[in-house]
Formats: sequence, C-alpha cells, structure tokens
Amino acid sequence: MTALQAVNSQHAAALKARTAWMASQDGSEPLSTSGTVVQFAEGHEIFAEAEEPEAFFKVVSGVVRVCKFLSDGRRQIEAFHVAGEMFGLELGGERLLCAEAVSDCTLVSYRRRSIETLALKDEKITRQLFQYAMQNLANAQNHSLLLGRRGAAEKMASFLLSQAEHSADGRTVNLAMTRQDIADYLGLTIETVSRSLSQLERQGMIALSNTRELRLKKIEALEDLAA
Amino acid sequence: MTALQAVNSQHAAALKARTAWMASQDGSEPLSTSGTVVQFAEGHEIFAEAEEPEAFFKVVSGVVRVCKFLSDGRRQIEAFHVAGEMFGLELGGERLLCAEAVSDCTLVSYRRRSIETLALKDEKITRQLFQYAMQNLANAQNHSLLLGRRGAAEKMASFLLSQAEHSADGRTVNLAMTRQDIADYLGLTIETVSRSLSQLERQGMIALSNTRELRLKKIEALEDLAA
DNA sequence: CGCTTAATTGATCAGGGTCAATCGTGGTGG
DNA sequence: CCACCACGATTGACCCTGATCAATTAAGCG
Repeated sequence: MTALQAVNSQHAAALKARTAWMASQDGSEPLSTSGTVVQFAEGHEIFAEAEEPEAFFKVVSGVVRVCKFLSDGRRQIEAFHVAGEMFGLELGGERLLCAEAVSDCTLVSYRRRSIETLALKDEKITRQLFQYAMQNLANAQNHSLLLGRRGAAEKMASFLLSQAEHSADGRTVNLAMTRQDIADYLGLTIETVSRSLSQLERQGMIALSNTRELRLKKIEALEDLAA
Repeated sequence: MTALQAVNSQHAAALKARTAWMASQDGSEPLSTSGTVVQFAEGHEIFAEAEEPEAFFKVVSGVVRVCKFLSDGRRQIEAFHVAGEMFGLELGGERLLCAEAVSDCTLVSYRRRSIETLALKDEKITRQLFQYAMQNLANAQNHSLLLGRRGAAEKMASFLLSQAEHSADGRTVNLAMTRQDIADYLGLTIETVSRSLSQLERQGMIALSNTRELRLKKIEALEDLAA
C-alpha cells in the first residue's frame, strides 16, 4: 500500500475551455485549430486506466505523469510529459494507462473522433500523430533500458540529465514531482532516491538548493555514470 | 563483457527474395502486395543500431529479438517478435535499436520509401501502420511495468504466460531463445532465470520437458504471481 | 505556533548478482 | 560406436545493492 498513499486520484475537472491557441514548435502546427484548452489542478486525474479514450492531449504548461498500477498498489510511472509533448494517444477501446497532473497544468485536448476525420483530409495531421506515437515509443524503449540494466545512481544521473534537457540553461533543474514520483519512475524506493541524490551531492556532481531545485555541477561525470 | 559473449553479430544475408505472399490475419491485409520475402539464419543481425532505417519487417515465421546496448556491453532486449508482428518501424534518420534472428526466420521486408508513397494513396495502410506502432508502444509500456516493479519469480511467470499465449494449446511453451536472451529481456542474470524456473518447477507450477520446452501446470497460480 | 506530510538518514535484511563448480547435451573425430 | 569436447544450463556459496523498518529533520499550512 505504501505506493498508493502518495497518489491523488480525485476526479478531473475542466476549469476553462475555449478554442485552442498553440505555440508552434517546428514551423507547422496543423492541429492548432481543432483543440480545446483544459486545465487540471495538481494531483488531479486526467484520465483513468480502462476508461474509454475519448481524447488525447498536448501539454501547454505544467507536468503530467502517465502510469500503470499493479494489483497490489505498486505503481510504475511510464513517462513525465512536459510542454509540447503529446500523450493519451490510444487506438483500442480501453485506456492502458492513467494520467494525472503532477503540477497545475494547461493542456489542449483533441477529441478522438474529430481528429480521425481531420486526419483523413489532411495528410500532415496523420504524419504529426505518427510522429508523436513514435516519439512515445522511443521514450518507452529508453525507459526499459533504464529500468532493466542500471543501478540506482546510474538511474538518477540519467533522470537528472533528461530533466536538465528541457531546462533553460541545461544545468538548473526544477523538479515538478515528488520523490515518490521519481521513485516510481525509476523503479526504486523513495529512500533510495533520496540516498542517490545525497550521494551525488557528496561527490560534487550536483548541488541541491532545496528539495525541488538543484544544479548539475559536473555534467561530464553524470554522463559517464549514465553511460 | 559477460552479456556480450552470447550475442552473435555476423552480418545479415538475404537468402531468398520474391514477391510477398502473406497470410491475412484479420480479413484485410492491404500491405500484402508490396513486400519482399527475406530469410535470416539463427543469430544473424537483421539491422543494427544507428543504421539508416531503409525498411521495416513483418515476421512470417521464427522469432526476432529487438534490443539496445549500454556502452559496457549490457544488453536490454525490448521485445521478442513472432509471426504476424511488425518491427523495425522508425521515423528518424537513425535506428534506435538493433534486431537479430533468435531462430532461423522468414520475414517480409517493406521498403520505407515505397510504403510512404503507398500510404498516401491508401488510407488503410496508414491505419495499419499506426496500429502496429501503437501495439509496439503498448508492449513497451507493459515491459516497463514488468522491469520496474517485479521480483524475479513474478517476471518469469509473466514471461511464461505471455509465451504460452502464442502457443497452440496455451499450456505448452517452446522457448525459441536462450536463457541469456530471457535474462536480458527480464533484466535478470542467466543464473536467476535458471533458479526461477527451478523454483516454479519445485512448486509444481510448471514442468520442464527439456531446456527449451515446458508445460504450464498451474496457470491460475502463475497468473496470481504475475498479478 | 503546532500539525501534517515530505524528505533525509541510519540500521538491518533479503533478493538477486557474482564467482565458481558441476551437469547435460549435442557435435566431432578417433 | 563411443570418447571427448564445447557450450549452455543448473546449482551452490557468498556478497552487495537496494528494500524495509524506524527515527529524525525539514517544510508547508491552517
């Protein structure tokens, strides 16, 4: 049960909704006119496992976690999604994962039905969706490598480096998630996460400003660790 | 280096090639006319990491492993692909994984370029490809859950059940792969794989006929383990 | 200013890794 | 045909990393 205690699962509520406005990221953004902006407060559920997938989402701001549960409550976070990333794309009649807001966040929601008809008309949309699906796949596969074949410190180093990537200067990291979230993402316990961080700090590779904010001091060394 | 010693990596050779003939699996098989049959001998490489992806493949017979390597030689097998499954679908300019024949196998190869033009004309092909990509994604995500949050015996039970699924009677399993392959798929060592199997046998859940063949005796119990 | 929840730290334990010996099987050559 | 060899698999002994249990500290929040 210990994995469950940190998991908020109140029901989701859309706070605002209007015609989508989206920052484009690679010039073209063919989906821009068809979505709806929705917001979720920290800890709230965006969609649940086994639900019928009616829409998928793109992150505008905030962080979303996408995860699965084992029957005994153990949780595996598959991915954290940040601004610009798409999640919740599923073909079947039932969701395989659930999604929750790690922090307050703003999303654009695309109804599955309307996208499907749109995709028939515009080949660019199809390509775009494919792109997102394949990106998710690549992430999942890297995640497997991380989970299966690395020690605790290696996992942390790897995680921190990936976090630093979507950071402004590439050195300062603002963790949106709790230690429990990190643990469930890396397949570790909260204690081991904490110890790994302390250890990296003792070795001078990182500096913790406070619980949620840190700086990477020796990127080189961290990369060696992450191998 | 111990992980490397079991990895064959001779170069691939196509033995036969003619216009594709394919068994249809769900009525429609829009890709059937556009592929080329190729064969690979056990242990041979189908494509390598970092190579340019020129084609993707569908398994006709045999088993294929798809995997990644860490710089020190540790290997993570992402998936085993059997008859009917598609693999090697990638968008970028560089392959993220490599693929090797676990047993002698027959594949249908689809050239990326020709499929792309075909997909433009036939919406069914696009849909089909999407389907495969999403299936791979779902598999990868289940794999993460397996790797991150389960003990050795649980992993084995889970693996055996999944193998039994593509078996005729759902109880008899013919392992196409070595213990090393299984270990690298489950994120364990060869010894732990062996011990887990012995343990499951001692508990009467399975019966090993020989190294490569076994029967599931207590599916119920195995499912409980796999949770 | 307490109260609650998150995070750190320490002590101990156990699951799985490592090292090493043995077994089994299939292939080869005398 | 059988002895030998090579390689994969099994088994055992021991060790180490990370989990567990428990206590303490830090940080929000009413």
